[in-house]
Amino acid sequence: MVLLAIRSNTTNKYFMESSSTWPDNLLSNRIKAIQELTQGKHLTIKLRELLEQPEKIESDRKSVDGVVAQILGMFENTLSALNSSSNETFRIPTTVDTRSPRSSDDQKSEDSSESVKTITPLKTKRGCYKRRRNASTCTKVTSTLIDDGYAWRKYGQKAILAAKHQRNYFRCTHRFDQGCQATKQVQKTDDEPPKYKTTYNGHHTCKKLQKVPQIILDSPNPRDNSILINFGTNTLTENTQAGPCFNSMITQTPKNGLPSKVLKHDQDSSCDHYTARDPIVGLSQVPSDPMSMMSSELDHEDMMSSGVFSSTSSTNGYEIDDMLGSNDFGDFPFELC
DNA sequence: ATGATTTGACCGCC
DNA sequence: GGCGGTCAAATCAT
Repeated sequence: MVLLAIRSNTTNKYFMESSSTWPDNLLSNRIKAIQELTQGKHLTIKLRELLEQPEKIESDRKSVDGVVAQILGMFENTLSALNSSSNETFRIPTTVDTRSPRSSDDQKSEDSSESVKTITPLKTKRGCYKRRRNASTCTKVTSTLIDDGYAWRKYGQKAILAAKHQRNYFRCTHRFDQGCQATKQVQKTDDEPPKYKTTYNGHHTCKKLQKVPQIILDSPNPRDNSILINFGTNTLTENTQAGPCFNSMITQTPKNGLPSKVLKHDQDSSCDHYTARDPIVGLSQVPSDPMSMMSSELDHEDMMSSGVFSSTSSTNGYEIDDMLGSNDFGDFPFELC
């Protein structure tokens, strides 16, 4: 709690100091931050209620851990929203960024490189970025490609030394228009049969943009007993392995198939950002062979079936299996990534 | 014309 | 210095 209080004060300090001078184009992020902080307040109250019942803490440890995880997620979302400004003047340091200040050697290195290259000062230097360290990550390994419901845009592909297949890099499509900092990496493993390791970095701060993923778990006959997962509800079924990142509901389709047209969801019209070429198109657009979606070795690895999940965080780690059975957080959607 | 993908270059971290 | 993550110009697709 002390840590939470410190982090809360830190966040509010930056928030208060910055808000009075924010330009108009930051208003949406400011509102987003306020929403996150409000949710964080509610969660903190809930946590306090839990802590006031010591006997419940032990018996319902999952709930406590879950609330703590969500509170931390709120802080991260808030900081992401506040940091999403493209104007460095308003950039706010985050508590999760533990990089030490630039050393003299680093500065010298950068200066020396700039002395060689001609870089326009008004334009950010190519490749100049701050690598996010210690940000929350969530890794899952799936046997097939997945559709996680978010709009991803591929920004890189690289051969990894220890891997036979190239790693693909995706960022949220709304990185620039909404400042969503979520990224993911998809790595095809060397296993036989190959699996797909997807690592999510950061939290989505884009709101109401989740496309409702429609997932068919592997079935020998696509017309027979296809299992759909609808991420558009807050319902979790006991047997779902769909993963922690989504609010899931598994439904069995009729024997006659045609699953994607059967599903209903609460998706709003804001999902029109999905295009036919988007890596995470709805299942109805997905070829029967997921691999055929790839334009190169591994391009569109967003289909998902049952998988193994693990998550890490700079401040909190938890097991998926534990979380799946305890979705008791009131009005707040269940979310790990 | 617009937006997504590809791919070589660049930079931070170990 | 090498590896991995990101950038951004070129290219492709719609």
